[in-house]
Amino acid sequence: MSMSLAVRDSRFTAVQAGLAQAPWPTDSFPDKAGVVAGASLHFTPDQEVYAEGDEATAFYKVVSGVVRTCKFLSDGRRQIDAFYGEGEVFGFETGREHRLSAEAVSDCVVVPYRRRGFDTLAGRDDRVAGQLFSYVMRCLERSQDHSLLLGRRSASQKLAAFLLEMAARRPGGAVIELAMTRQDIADYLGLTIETVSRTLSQFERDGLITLSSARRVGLTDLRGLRELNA
Amino acid sequence: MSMSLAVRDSRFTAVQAGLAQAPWPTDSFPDKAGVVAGASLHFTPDQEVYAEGDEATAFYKVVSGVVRTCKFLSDGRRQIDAFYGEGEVFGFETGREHRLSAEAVSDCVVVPYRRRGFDTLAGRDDRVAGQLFSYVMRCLERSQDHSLLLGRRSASQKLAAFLLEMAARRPGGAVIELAMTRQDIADYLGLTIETVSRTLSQFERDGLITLSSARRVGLTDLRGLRELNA
DNA sequence: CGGTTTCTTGAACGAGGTCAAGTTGTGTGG
DNA sequence: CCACACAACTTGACCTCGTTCAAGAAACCG
Repeated sequence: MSMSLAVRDSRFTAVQAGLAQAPWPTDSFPDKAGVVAGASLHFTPDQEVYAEGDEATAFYKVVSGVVRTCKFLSDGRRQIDAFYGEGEVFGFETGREHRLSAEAVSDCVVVPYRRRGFDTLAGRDDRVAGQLFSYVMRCLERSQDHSLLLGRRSASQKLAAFLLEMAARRPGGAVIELAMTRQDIADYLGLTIETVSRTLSQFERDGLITLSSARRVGLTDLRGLRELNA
Repeated sequence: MSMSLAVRDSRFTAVQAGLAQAPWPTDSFPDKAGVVAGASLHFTPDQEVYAEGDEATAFYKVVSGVVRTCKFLSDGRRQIDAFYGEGEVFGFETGREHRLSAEAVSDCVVVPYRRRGFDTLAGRDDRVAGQLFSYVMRCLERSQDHSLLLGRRSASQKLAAFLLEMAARRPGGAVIELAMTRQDIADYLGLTIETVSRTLSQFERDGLITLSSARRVGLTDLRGLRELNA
């Protein structure tokens, strides 16, 4: 027990640092009730955290950088389900296997939490159950919003929503630094890389944004971007 | 630490009971452990169970019939998030309000389970936490699948997936009775009613399905339908 | 530097949307 | 039982938005 306390404490410090501006609770999971934190892991861009079909032995919290979860279609195309930034948690499964792949978008550090079954976990500690529940609900809300976005919106509506989503997560003001490529954005929004590029260029011509470089986007007219999705 | 956060976030773990048999038990929630089952409610087609923005005082289990959850866009169009059939649970929220509307597709009966305040952790049934968790995870998985479907698939792939999804839920064999209109299907798949109709007609011409009436679909060639999504 | 990857832009094409007309099905009242 | 009205569905013709194909510009890096 003293062993696990030591592990927990060192990990807590590491995680805490990366959680300073997370939009949700910043405490980590206690080292009990079916969750055991492993050492933090580092991944380089495009490196795989786990693949679709891998045994789901853990879920993960992002300490720094950005991770994407995605699925590959038989024709080689890719659909990105979600991006996870600092402080966010991904990789929950009820089944034995991961249903999606997870890959690093940028250089990033994640902490794995080995599971011993959610039933054990939920039954043993209120705080863990509540935390985990809240993370899953967050995922659910985002997934539902994503479905709505993909269903009935034009390319420019999708891109406006994407930019506003990214801006909301990094409350750094009106300039956002995109961690992902145009291809990532396209695969997230169900568009092609060309349409993403063209639409962003059009936004700049319309005075909605400023592209100081391909990845650095200034949101010049937040109101205008919001109005696109009415 | 953040006990209060955990308590706040675990409202729903406190608000459930008696879902003994995963994944979709048909027994009702016992009236204990923070859940109060109301009298079952009847709704006629297109009637509203709750609207987007309504206070989320309860979640619901479908006893019979089919319910849809959806969102309306400013231009009057509609995106359907999910269909819920017998034994399925919908309407969880972590926030104060419902983020989507819920409406009856067919004549249906649902049972509401009222949420209590934040102070009901006492008297909680541990065994039950995993059950609610499993319902929410089920919603999450379906929402993720829905996103993948909407993102990068053609009209015929969407419709093939839709038919197979409906068939999987009503294990009645190779003939399914659709509860929903073409408009519902279109709004679920992000297509127009005309494209849905045209595509189904084409499926019939190709010998994939048999349309004995508009709502009654025989899945003649399951293999062929599956191959559409490779 | 030169090679590679990422991003942008243009031109032509096509899947699905839009508009419009016609058909089927269903409930109602005579 | 039929006639009518109305909603749901189907089908056709045309058009648009986003894709595809192709080429070039810009950023990145050994």
